[in-house]
Amino acid sequence: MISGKARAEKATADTEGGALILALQRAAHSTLHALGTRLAGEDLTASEINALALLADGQARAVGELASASGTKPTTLTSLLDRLARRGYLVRDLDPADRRSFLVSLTDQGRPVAQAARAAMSGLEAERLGAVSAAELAGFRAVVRALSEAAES
Amino acid sequence: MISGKARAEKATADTEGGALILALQRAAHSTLHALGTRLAGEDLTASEINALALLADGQARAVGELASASGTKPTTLTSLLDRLARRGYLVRDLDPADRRSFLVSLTDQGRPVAQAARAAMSGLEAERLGAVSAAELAGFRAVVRALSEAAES
DNA sequence: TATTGTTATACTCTATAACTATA
DNA sequence: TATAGTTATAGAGTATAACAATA
Repeated sequence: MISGKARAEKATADTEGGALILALQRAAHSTLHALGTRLAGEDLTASEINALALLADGQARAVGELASASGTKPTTLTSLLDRLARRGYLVRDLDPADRRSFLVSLTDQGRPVAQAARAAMSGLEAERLGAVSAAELAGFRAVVRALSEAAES
Repeated sequence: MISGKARAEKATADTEGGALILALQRAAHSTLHALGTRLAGEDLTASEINALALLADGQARAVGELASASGTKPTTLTSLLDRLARRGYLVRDLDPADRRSFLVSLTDQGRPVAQAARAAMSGLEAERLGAVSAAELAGFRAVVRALSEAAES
């Protein structure tokens, strides 16, 4: 015999299949928009904020690494990196270990901007997630990790 | 005295502030890409899939409702809705209750496509979240809800 | 006056295909 | 041959401002 609770959960799953992904998209849009607002003075697009925040730890990364870390393709990053390089925020150096590859790293000028981007993310998390428990955060990380599985193909 | 565990957690928080939002963006990109692959036969963009999946429940929605549900602006939806309307997937009818407003609804032709989009989301969730517990899913929902808070202005 | 949605405009994002240089 | 990244190209996403119609 199925309990009332189990039935309710099943009905929810049937009716709201796909709702998790829709909610994910909504949250992604909302956070991107809020970050743009917080960093309005820096004149950065959402993708630029994302790229800079990834580089904010000071570690140099190949274009391809940045692409997979941000969920885009190298071709997408070319013009974005051009723009940030033109503004003096980062440089591309040939990787001595593989001279087909460019290592992207922040300049002294770009470092504070990248850290501001990262700080805006931290701040937004702190502001919006104050009432969320550690267990819920752990669940979020588990789901996000599972959803980010390498695409089939 | 601070335990080793507490220190490790604090160090993680300091170093990885912003990591939740970066992970969110990565997951959003990954799921969007996977949905595009699953629906390759339908020739739909990510935003079109998102809009159709929202409409898949058969309920008509105003353009503004669709915009806020998908995290965009009405101006963004105009050309997208034009495209889907031209393909015969949806129609815009004047809202009799407020004649400034258009109600968007699926056509008989669009309904199966929208349901395919929604089914692709459900299928992707089922495939990638099989090993995730109900408690983790609940945590994910809580965090996503908190991150989607209405932007400040 | 305020609001809904479109139009006009201008950039950015995104991917595919072709190309260069290197492995 | 295969891979890293760029260039060229084309279409889609995004927002702001101006506008029409309605509230």
